[in-house]
Amino acid sequence: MDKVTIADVARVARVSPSSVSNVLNGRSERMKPSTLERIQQAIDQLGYTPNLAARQLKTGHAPIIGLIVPSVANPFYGIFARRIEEAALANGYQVLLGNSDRNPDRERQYAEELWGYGVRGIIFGSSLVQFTHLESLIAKGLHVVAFDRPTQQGDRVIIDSIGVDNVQVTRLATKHLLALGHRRIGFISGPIRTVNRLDRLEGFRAALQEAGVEPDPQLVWEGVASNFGDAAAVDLGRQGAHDLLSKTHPPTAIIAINDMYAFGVYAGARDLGLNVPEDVSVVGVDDIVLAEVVQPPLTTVHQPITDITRLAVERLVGRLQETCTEPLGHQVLSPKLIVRASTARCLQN
Amino acid sequence: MDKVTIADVARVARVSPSSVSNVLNGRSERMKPSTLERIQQAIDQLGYTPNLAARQLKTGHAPIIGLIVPSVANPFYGIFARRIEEAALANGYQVLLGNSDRNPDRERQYAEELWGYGVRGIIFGSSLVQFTHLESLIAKGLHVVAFDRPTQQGDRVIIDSIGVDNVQVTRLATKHLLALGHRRIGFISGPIRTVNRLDRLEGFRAALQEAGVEPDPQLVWEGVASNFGDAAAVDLGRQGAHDLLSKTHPPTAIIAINDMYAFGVYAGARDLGLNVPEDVSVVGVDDIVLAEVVQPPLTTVHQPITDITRLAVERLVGRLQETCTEPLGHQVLSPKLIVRASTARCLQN
DNA sequence: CTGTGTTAGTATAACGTTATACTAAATCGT
DNA sequence: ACGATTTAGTATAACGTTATACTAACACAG
Repeated sequence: MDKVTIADVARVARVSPSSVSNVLNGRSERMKPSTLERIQQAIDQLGYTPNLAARQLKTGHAPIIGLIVPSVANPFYGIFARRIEEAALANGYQVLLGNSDRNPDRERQYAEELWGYGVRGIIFGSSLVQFTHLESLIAKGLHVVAFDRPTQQGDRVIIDSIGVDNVQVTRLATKHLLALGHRRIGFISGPIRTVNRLDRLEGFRAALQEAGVEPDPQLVWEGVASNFGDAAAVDLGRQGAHDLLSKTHPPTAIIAINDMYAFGVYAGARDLGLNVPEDVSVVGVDDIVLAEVVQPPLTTVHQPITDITRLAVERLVGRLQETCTEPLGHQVLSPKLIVRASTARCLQN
Repeated sequence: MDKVTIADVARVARVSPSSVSNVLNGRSERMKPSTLERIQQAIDQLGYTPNLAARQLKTGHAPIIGLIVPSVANPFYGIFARRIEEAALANGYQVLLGNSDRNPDRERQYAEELWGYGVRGIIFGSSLVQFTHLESLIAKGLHVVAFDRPTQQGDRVIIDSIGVDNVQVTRLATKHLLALGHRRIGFISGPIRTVNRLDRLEGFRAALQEAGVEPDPQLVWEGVASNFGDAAAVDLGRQGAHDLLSKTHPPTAIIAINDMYAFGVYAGARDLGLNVPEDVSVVGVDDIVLAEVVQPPLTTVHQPITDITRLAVERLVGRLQETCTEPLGHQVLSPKLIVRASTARCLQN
């Protein structure tokens, strides 16, 4: 009742294991239809499923893409993972998922584990500034596609990457707020250790300076979290809002590093008896499904997640099958500001 | 630059592959410390990582737990998956995740694929009423732990299961609304094809009848979805709210099958110019992180997700390692009503 | 100096699959 | 009727690991 092997199938179908293997791998053109049918029947009758470990050992690779995200408990990465899986399936690959909490050690550990399973391609859902922890694996032949990680100064290895222009993301958000008359704008984020967060902070500052507003370092709030990407996002946003909005000169608008933080800012403002957007405008980033549903509907910067995930998988599969000849590098997409009801004209001047 | 095998390590350390294997598997008691050290050094020097496929082929099993959920894009399953992974890691297992959209064919397909990888235990995050599609795999020796699936009438196979008492879940919600004076209570759900949804509907009806209120079938709204568990949840909740609340005799309160649906109900009510809870009370199920953060904070029935996932993994690991001697069956936990601000006394009598 | 025991390993045979190179039988052109 | 070609498969040797059973070398008691 335990394991049915290719040899069992061969015996029942009265052929050699080779023939069964040929059928399994679609090399059945030069085979009598009757034989093919016998083999098919034997497979069904015995309920045979190939041992993938053996197959993989023999062929040297697994039709699996690794996916490492900070935490699938964050709805953004939930939908991200879902779309990656869809695209992978469409290309004949399965997805093996790991949560890293943005911890380089866990990333490396996972990557090595995946490598051991014959996985030769990994997609990273969040990209630390440093990736020296992956260099040795890349040198061995691991293919990597990162989300949001254009080449950085000092990189010794170049990798494929896809994402929106994150400087542009916050530039859009900031300009929108400036146009509404806001001058004191807060910026709330978790630990700024990833390239996209760095870029978003930069875009925020750049847009202010271009408008002749000197950025106030007091208004940039960087949370410290032990467990990133999780429920923590909402809590951090809330905490940041408490801190920023109870200052003597509080900001009149807040840009949150992503929508979950923005929801936290909503809660934090409410805790202080402030209304969004009358007392404080809020902008998020990502445009997750709930952004449109919360009250007030959230003004946010949309990421074309379906395009990003599709391109990421296609690029990775192209590398794995050596059909992609593009040089390694970053593909950039455009973010889009979605104005809803969480931002309003600044009244307190 | 490609593959380093155990033989390479053995050569460098001037021992046999067997000895290296012994070290890898912790059987190094009877080995000279100097030899052990040589082997360790060779491993580090060559950057050797064992080929898990080969190991698995040899040992016959993989230290992997399969996890099949409807869709990790649903925040509830996101956090569910995260907690399962944590518990699995603590027990020395990795998690391989698949999204099934509650489609039996995809469930079976995934389960077979996992079986092929040597996975001998799978956790199901959602449990269809029928599970004949898994019987043959269970007969082969697959261990299954289901979330929310006590044995049903007509089951030919008994499986392990863990979850809250779902009849109780909606009973709590309904009693709460009845106590607030509501008599016309709506029930909004997606396709009722899982045991927990069936149970929740039953609890709802039972509580009404116990209170002497005849359930009105018109107030039970069952959505049809092509892509479950996804963004669809919010949309369905919204659509259900539109339908129910624009009736000539609309309900004064609505129970949503889960929190995402409840958020959709918020949006649907707002679309019609109605306020929660003044015009309509709303209760959800799950108590996801956002339930506390949305406006108004959602009254919902809490599921002890961390306990559930921990118990599920422990039970599965117990089966896999044959250390668990409990008979197969259902472990039941208690749901808890969390009253927040989305429910209020019924004014329209 | 024999026999027993211990130490520190090693040889061997799988695990289930697949790609390559082979072959036996049938068909075909002339 | 003969060699050449095609058809329909098959034998074989890995892939990298591990568990079992083995052994060589040495120590030591009597």
